[in-house]
Amino acid sequence: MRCVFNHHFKMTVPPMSEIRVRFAPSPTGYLHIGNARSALFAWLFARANKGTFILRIEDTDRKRYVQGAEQVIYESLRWLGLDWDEGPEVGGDYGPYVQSQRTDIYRQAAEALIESGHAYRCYCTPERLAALREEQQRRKENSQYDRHCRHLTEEERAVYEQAGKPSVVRFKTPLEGATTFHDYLRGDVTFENAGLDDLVLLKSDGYPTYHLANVVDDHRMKITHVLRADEWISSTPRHVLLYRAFGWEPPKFVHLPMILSPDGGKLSKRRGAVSLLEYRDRGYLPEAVFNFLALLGWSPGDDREKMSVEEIVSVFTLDRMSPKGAAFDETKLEWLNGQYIHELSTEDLLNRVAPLWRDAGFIEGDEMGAERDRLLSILTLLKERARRLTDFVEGARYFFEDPQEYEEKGRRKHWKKPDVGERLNALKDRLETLDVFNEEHLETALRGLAEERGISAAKLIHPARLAISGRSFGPGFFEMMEVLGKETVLRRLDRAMRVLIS
RNA sequence: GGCGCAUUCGUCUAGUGGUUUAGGACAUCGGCCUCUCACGCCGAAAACAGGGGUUCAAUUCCCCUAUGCGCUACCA
Repeated sequence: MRCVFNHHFKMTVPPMSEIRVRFAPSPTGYLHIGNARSALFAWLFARANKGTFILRIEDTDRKRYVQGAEQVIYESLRWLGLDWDEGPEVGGDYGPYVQSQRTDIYRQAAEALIESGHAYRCYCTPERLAALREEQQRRKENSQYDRHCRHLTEEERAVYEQAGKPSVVRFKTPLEGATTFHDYLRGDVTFENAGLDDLVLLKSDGYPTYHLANVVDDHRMKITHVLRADEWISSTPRHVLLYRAFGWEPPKFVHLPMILSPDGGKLSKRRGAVSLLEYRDRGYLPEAVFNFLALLGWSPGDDREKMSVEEIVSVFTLDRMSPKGAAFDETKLEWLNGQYIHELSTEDLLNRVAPLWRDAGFIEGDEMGAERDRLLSILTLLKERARRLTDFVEGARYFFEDPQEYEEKGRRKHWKKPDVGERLNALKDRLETLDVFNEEHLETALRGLAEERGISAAKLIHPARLAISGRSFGPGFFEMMEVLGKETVLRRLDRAMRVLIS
């Protein structure tokens, strides 16, 4: 479609924006909520600026690689609604977009740096490095590589090479001076070069480290803005140094604040950090999660809380991002999710709840016709008190099954008076006479009965609700009975009375 | 330990050198509605980390301290 458009209006089409941003996760497991939020902001920045959003898989750590993790990443992003313009499964002009398929590129880049005198081979064994670190820590010195191999003579180097000693490629970090970079949210950040290590660029297994791969790829993929979590701030001066060594212009850096656990600490598996898809499984809607995540660190500048994706895209700017880490408060997400559920059409809601009801054994196959109408009625009754899709499972159980037990609290409160059985029986007799079993007639009948007996309607409603649903709370009593139907209501009243006697 | 980043109600945040008795939302508490539970509505309580400066004036600018977080790997 874009081609057709360009063909006919070639001269009037505004030039494509230069903005290119990427999300570059590692396939080391599920996509957790913090990464998802970084992806979301990168995506928002791209979409808000008519730029290009690129997905790149950074699978250069073979030890931590988890089989199938890429698929989980794709599924997670798609669930949240973050589509990518270039990357795995969609292609693009700067591929491949999986780093393990680009090892030649990194190797050549590392070689070039050695050639130009910006990097060197290091033959130190992991054991030597570990011992060095230990010694430095014992002496309370800063642990840093001692640059042993940086000073090797040609002869020593030749000996190692001839012996086939494994090596890594290290960057020759300048020994003096300082490196400053501009962070979009924090301004200039400066690091003393002396505090930086001679970082490893190429590992002995031939794979690049993040530092090399990320710089090389961001340059080759023409990334204009690097949006990533602020845990990368201290690595950024090294990256800037690398760009300079290559003679490349660095991109703009935007370090996004991180998500904290509710108690303020780092989000970890133990403290509420769960995968994005787990939120899906716990009954959250993608639009609610999107909205919530966007408001964690960004605000529209006014009092809006519930905002659609389109709305957010239309007003999103980096300037309104906060540099401060934010605690993930699920209570508010739950509230927001409830807002979305309440506004969903019942039809839409049914499509989302049906799979859960199928799993629970409430329904089978695709429910159509009259049965579908009944399901929609049930949802109408439950909708406004639901906050998560999963609330529709236990909350709806008694619409599909007769209650097997009666809530203890309700029994104590509504069933303890000696005349309860008699009241229920009178109600049952009255309801039996109804030809039209709808909300209006039910209410008239019950209130009429209450008046005749000189008791409040509540004296009938509460015990009967417990008898019919097994619960002391729920939707309006009369509408609930209408949806349940005469036969079911009478049967359940009977059963409850038998339980009362025993 | 070193280096770096951050710091407004419990939480997410708005805000400006004087217009602020610092605004909104969630949560909390109280009330209304009501057949219960929710929803909704009304109301309450709740914050500029501390100390120095700069200034006629600082929550807003600077410095220090404290606290939190991050990095300090042949992990990303």
